[in-house]
Amino acid sequence: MSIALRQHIEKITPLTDQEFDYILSHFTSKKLKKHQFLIQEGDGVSNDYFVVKGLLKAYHVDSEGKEYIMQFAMEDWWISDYQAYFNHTKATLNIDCVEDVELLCLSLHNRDKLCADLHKIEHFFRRKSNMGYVALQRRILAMLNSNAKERYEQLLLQYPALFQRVPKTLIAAYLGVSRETLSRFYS
Amino acid sequence: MSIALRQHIEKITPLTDQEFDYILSHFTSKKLKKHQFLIQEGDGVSNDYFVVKGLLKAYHVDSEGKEYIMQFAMEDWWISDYQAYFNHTKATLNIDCVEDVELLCLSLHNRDKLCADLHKIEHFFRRKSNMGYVALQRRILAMLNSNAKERYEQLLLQYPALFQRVPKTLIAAYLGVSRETLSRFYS
DNA sequence: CGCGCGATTGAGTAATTTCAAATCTAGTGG
DNA sequence: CCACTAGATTTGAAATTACTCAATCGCGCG
Repeated sequence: MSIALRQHIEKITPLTDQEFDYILSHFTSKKLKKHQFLIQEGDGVSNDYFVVKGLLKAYHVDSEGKEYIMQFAMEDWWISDYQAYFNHTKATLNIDCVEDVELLCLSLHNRDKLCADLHKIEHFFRRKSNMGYVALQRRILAMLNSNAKERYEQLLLQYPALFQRVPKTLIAAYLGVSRETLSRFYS
Repeated sequence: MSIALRQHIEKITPLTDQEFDYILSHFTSKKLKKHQFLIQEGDGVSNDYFVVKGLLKAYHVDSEGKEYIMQFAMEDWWISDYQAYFNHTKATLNIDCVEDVELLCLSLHNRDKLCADLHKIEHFFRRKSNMGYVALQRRILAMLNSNAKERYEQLLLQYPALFQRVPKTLIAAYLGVSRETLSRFYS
C-alpha cells in the first residue's frame, strides 16, 4: 500500500530504498469507514494525511447548518485542516469519509524532522505546496470570474472521476451554489 | 532597502551576514512608476517579486473587460503570476502598480539554486508557501460562506492599511462584487 | 414492495447586477 | 485662491440571477 506514497514522492524527486524506508518510518497508517470523522471542528490536528485509498471531504458548516466544502481528497491526494495543523490551533474544518479510506498519517513533528534530515523531502514538500498554492489561486479566479455553471463544467473536465464518486449535492457545496441551482444547470 | 528582505526572511529563520549577502546576490532590483505594468497577460514570467516599497495588484480581465483581482501586494509581500512562474508558461494575469514601487526580483533558476545551496532558504520558502496556502484556503472559505458585506468587513479588519491606499473599486474587484453593491454595504 | 437518499421541478422571494445619472473629491493650471 | 477636470463614489430603478421552500420523481437495496 505504501508503494503509492513512494510513487507519489518520486514524481518530484527520486528516492533510494533506504531513503524511502526512512521516510515511511515517520508515517503511521489508519483506516476509516464511510461516514466516520477524521477531524471534527474544535479538535487538535496533529497529522497531515496522504490518501492511499478512498475519498474524503473537508468542509465547514455554518451557523445554519449549511456545508461548504473546502476540498475533496482521493487517492494520491493529501488532506488535513492545514490552518490548524501548521499553527497548532483547533480545527475549523470537519473531515469525514465519503467512502472507506486508508490513510498514511504524518505528524508535524515528523514532517519537520524529515525535512530537516532529508533535503529531498523538504524540496518535495516545497514543490507540493507551490503546486497547491497555484491550484487554489485557480479556484479563486474561477470563483471570481466564472458563474457556477462554468465552474461546474471546468470541474467536470478536470476531475471527471470525482463525479462518479460523490453525489451532486456535494459538488454543489464545493462550487458554492445550492443543489437546486446546480441541478438546473445541466438540463 | 534590502534590509527589509533580511528582516522578512529572519521572521522564519536566522541568517548570518554571509548567508544574507549570498542570498541577496541572487536578486536583482527594479523600480516602476504608478500604472506601469510588471507583467502582462501572455508574457513569460521569469521572476517572483518581493515588494520593498509600494503597492501592486495582480488581476485577470475577462472577455467583457471586467477586472478580477487575485491579490494585492504591499511592503514585505511577494507577488507574481505563480502559475506561469512555476510552470514556465505564459502569464494569465496582469500585474501593475497602484503606486510607485521598488522590487527585488528572484528568477526561478536563482530560487532553485538558493534552495539547493542553502537548506535554510528551502525551509523558508516551504514555510512561506504553507502560509500562503492556508491564507488562500481562508479566502476560499470566506467566498463560500460569507456574503460580500461580511467579506468586506473581514478584509477591513485584516488589512486596514489597504483601505487607505486603494480605491473601493479595486476592493470590490478583489471581493467579487460590483462597486455599486459594495458601496451600498457601508451606508 | 416500500423505504430512503439523491435529484428534479415549480413558484415565490431575496440578493445582486446592470445601466444611467448625479455627486463628491483631489489634483492641476490659471 | 478658484475653476476645472478626471477619477471615484453614490444613488435610483429595472432586470437578472440565485436562493428557499415545498412537492415530486427515480432508483437501488434490504
